[in-house]
Amino acid sequence: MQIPAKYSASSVESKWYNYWLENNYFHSIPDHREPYTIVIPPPNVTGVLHMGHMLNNTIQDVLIRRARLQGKNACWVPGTDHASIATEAKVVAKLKADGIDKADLTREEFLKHAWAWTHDHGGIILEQLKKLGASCDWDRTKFTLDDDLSESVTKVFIDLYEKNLIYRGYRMVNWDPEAKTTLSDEEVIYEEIQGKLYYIKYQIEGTNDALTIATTRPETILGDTAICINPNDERFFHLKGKKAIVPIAGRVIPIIEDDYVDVEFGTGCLKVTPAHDPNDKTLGEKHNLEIIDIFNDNATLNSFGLHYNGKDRFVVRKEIVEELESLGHIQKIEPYLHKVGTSERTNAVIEPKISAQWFLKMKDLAKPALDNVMNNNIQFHPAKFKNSYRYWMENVRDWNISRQLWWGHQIPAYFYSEGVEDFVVAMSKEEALEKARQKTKNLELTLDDLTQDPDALDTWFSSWLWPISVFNGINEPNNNEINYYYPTNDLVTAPEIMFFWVARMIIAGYEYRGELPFKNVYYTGIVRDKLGRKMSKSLGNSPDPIKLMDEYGADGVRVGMLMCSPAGNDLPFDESLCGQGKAFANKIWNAFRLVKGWEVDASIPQPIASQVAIDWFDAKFKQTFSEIEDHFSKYRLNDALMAIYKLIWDDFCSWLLEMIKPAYQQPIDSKTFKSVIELFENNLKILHPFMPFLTEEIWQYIAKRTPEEALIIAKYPKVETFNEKLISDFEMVKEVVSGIRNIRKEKNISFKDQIEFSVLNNENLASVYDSVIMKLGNISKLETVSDSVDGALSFRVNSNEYFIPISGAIDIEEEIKKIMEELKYTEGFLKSVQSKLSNERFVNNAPAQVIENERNKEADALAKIETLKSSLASMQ
RNA sequence: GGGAGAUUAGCUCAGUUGGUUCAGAGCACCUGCCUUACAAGCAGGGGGUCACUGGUUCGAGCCCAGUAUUUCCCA
Repeated sequence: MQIPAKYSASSVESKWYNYWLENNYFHSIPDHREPYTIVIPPPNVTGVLHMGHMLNNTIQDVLIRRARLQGKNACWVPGTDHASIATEAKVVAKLKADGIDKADLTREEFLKHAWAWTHDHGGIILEQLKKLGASCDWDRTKFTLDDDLSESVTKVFIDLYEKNLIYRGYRMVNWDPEAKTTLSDEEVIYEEIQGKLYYIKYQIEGTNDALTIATTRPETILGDTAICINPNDERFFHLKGKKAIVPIAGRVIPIIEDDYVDVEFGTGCLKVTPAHDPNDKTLGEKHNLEIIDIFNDNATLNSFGLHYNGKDRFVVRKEIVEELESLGHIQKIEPYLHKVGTSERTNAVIEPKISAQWFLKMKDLAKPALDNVMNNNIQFHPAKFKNSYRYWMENVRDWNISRQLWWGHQIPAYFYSEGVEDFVVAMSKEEALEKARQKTKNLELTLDDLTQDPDALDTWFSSWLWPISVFNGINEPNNNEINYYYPTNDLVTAPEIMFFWVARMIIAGYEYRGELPFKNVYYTGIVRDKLGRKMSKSLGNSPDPIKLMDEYGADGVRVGMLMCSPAGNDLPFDESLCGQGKAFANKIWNAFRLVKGWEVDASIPQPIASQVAIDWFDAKFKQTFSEIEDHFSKYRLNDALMAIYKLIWDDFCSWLLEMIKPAYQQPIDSKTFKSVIELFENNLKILHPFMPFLTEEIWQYIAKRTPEEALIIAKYPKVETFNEKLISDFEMVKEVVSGIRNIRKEKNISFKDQIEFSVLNNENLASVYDSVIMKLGNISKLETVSDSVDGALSFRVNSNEYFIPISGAIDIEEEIKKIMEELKYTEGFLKSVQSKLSNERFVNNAPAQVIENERNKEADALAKIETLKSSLASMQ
């Protein structure tokens, strides 16, 4: 078999992905094995892959591939989300570009366009994930608007309504006047804006006096229904029980008292506009104030705006100030820095608006979700996120689940009349008619009398069911799949959506399964550019993931992303990281070419050096593997990867292969060859989750494999005990070899020239290592001596001393200086150890193990000093 | 304004209940090598007052208090 000299990721990757698909390795069906389940955080159906997805899905793929290798029944459910606001906004924009106004379309016509858009752009992102190597069970791909998932959403809505947990309420909502929809608090971004504080005088009824209020929004005075003062504010005792006149409108409004008013702020008099400010609304409810809504849905003023009717709020702000000024109502205007809420989607300034909305009562639902995170039944990685989770859950507010949108699940509430409560909630219009007839006792009602609420549900109201609904666990709560796969194991997502999604999935899990939805939540970091900015399409600072994979290979990009991505920490992305991944792939490829190129000769015996090397690497592998498993248990994927990286690059390539490498064009013995292949295969197994393509490629090159023998379903190693003495001895061997290399370098002795070597073996290092030292040091003769060798260069490892005789003069002064330095350092070290040991309080207080260690250090230092002193003596 | 983090080498980060030679890793950098698997490489090397100030302790990168800088979340 010919092995290409260069590793070509692109052809290899598509080849093996297809092979895996053909052999159905990703597909899971319930069986006797332990399940291991991940549901994908569903990306926006019309979205395209960005770096955040790359990171997130690489992590999920690592976890699922490892579970598969461990022999678990691994199931990774993929799918997409309809993303109601984002998708509807895109469709509206597209229609606009085509000269169509959404307002001119019926709901049905609009939805036709939306579905067309979805079919054109939908699922691209899932295809892109395949390039990354994502081993999802594609047969299970779900979409939040699929029939069964939609049915689940409706059922849950009805169920919660019947449990009295969903109610219709009036609430101050964040109104986006551009998108003409409500936004959740989380979708509002507060920006600091340089505004103005207007001081406006209101005449006090029946007097010639005036009071002054301060406001940032003078246009809203037309909606004022009270003035509020602090009852303890002596300045305004004279206002108690009086009334004020709203400028321009001329309406008479009460002056109320409430200690909510901050005496320090503004003038101490507060204008109250219950329809347009959340705090004012609370005051209004408390004091039973009238509510005057002065705005239309697009934030122009309505008839309550009098002669400003039809004008935009910002235009009115300017004009009304002029009018007030001309009427002498303006006392002063000051610059004022304050925060203004803007829409995450449209950037429009949010207008607080009283609006009829659907709400879900959260307080009781949240309880088990809070408790089971705090007690670690559900583990957060990293755990620091528990703090903000707790804060949010303890102060949870009712969830506004309606959106003034068409794209999504239409609210299954049917109105039979105009009244606020004149509705029923049902699975279908027919069922609604039944219920409406029962409720109204009016048998004359017909389907035509029913109107379904036009609003759609918040997208999160479907995705909060995701871990259940993908297994049809709402519609058929006892089906085999939900019983087998649920609870899922790990959820990998961004901390940004901890409240939007994670918390709500946990709530739904306990409400509908009586159980947690997943056992672990791994919070990834945010992928940022070199300047620390979040990567985003609008900034254009994100590399194209597909191009990255073309350039570095999917394996290279996966490694690049994971190398420096500890859980919960942001990832300052740098393309060079992918280069490191690609270099690693090439390194392994070349190691394989070396091994595969050896000619095997069954007749030659195994050299001692090879046997020692194999035994050592075997121990080293087991040691590293147990460290890797520990990293995995803590979800420290970057540490696990780094451990594998060093194991393969340093231990396997730089040490093991150099030790067993036969002389040029010489064959290798069969025993060593067989062992090194086995060790190579073990490396591939533990690397496979990180670099699936390269490892499968080499695995299949090593031997002809049947589909049952593919690496993707190979048997993962198990943690075993290992020979620690062998590893620690070998550390000394490495130091000896390094010592030889150093002397060669210092003295310009070419590696090609063989040298002689002597050792004063105070440490009694076993002689089996001699052959290794001889091979790696290119030593012609290794001699054990009982005294220092004269006329030789020397170096020390622990209390052993090594000598290299060289022709020509040795600079004795130089050698003495070197030894003196080592002696000085070691004596200083000894002194610090001894001062600890002579400190009674240390000896009395420190644990036995620590004292034992200090005594060992003392003994080692004393032995080394002994060696150094005798060397000095022999030189002088 | 409230809350939670973070601050260790040029960069990105480890550093486990305070105790080994604990001040580390990878990358970057410097030096020497085109050694027949790999220059995407090999061998070697330099580099940090652990943000600052105090405290607790036999012992502090780690614990406590304050200060500075900074990130995120919430209002």
